[in-house]
Amino acid sequence: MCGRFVFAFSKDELENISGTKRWLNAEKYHTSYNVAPSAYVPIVRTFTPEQQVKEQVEELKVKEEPQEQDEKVANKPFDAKRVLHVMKWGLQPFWSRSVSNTAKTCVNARSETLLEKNMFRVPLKAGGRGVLIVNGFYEWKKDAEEKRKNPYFISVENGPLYMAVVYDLSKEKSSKEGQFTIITVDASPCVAWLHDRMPALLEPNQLDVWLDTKKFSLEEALTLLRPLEGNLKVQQASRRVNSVRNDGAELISYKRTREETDRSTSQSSIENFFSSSSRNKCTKGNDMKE
DNA sequence: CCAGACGTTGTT
DNA sequence: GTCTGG
DNA sequence: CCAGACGTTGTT
DNA sequence: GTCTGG
Repeated sequence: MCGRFVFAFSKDELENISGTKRWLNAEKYHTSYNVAPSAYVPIVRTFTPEQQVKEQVEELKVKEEPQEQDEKVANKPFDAKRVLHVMKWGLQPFWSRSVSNTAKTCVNARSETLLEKNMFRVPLKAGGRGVLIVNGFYEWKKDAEEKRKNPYFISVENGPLYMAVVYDLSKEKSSKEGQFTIITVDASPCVAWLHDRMPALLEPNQLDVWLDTKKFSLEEALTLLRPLEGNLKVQQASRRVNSVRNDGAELISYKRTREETDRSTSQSSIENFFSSSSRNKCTKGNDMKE
């Protein structure tokens, strides 16, 4: 599953990765090494013609920017119709806006049931396919005594992770705020020992199919939602991640205590697991010492 | 027809 | 809004 | 996802 | 136990 992640890209970095310099709701942009549900983060999405009408005011703002933008965007593999739209993590049912909420907001959506569930199918049919670009995400596993929840940070060695999301703008009407939920799939072998589910991660060359809702059908796009086949790096993270009040780059790495460092001459059960079952497919993060 | 639910995760 | 159950 | 709160009355 | 807030 995915209930916490790291988003630490500067606006420049994100613009380079996503291939657009167009923003919506940019004033809510912020970075965090401990992003929790209900936080605002940028989602890459495509303008649909209807949305363009709605968002004309924003369009004008964009055009005031230097022209070199158009040139740069044109050089990217994808078109200039993308936008970095800062939205709230957590999808409220589109039918109950400020009514007595029986249905709760959802931070995850199972890929297998996207079409069965109204809550996700309706926004998807409206073209609500987006991508969340992150540095990595966290998963928790209870320790042997089932007492503590230990966090792990999952990432790839070079480059960001691209999570497939469903977004919904129906609540916003004239406003520019949206909401999104992260799609989940079965866990890749690399992380299956941690959790049975994880976010649906896209390869860079799949982004265009997922994002271009005009060119590529929903049916076609859904075939992309499979466990990632590439290498994922898993490293133990600081338990300070558990509290959403904590933030900082140091959260993604675990610092051993002196006793643990001394004891580490004998392999831990996790290291045993890595050396036996998942061997060459996974990357083990180096634990940092004090 | 109307009434009522509508989600995922993890844990038991 | 839309589907399910009765 | 985890952490932390979880209530009403009456008084200031 | 369950809901809310972050």
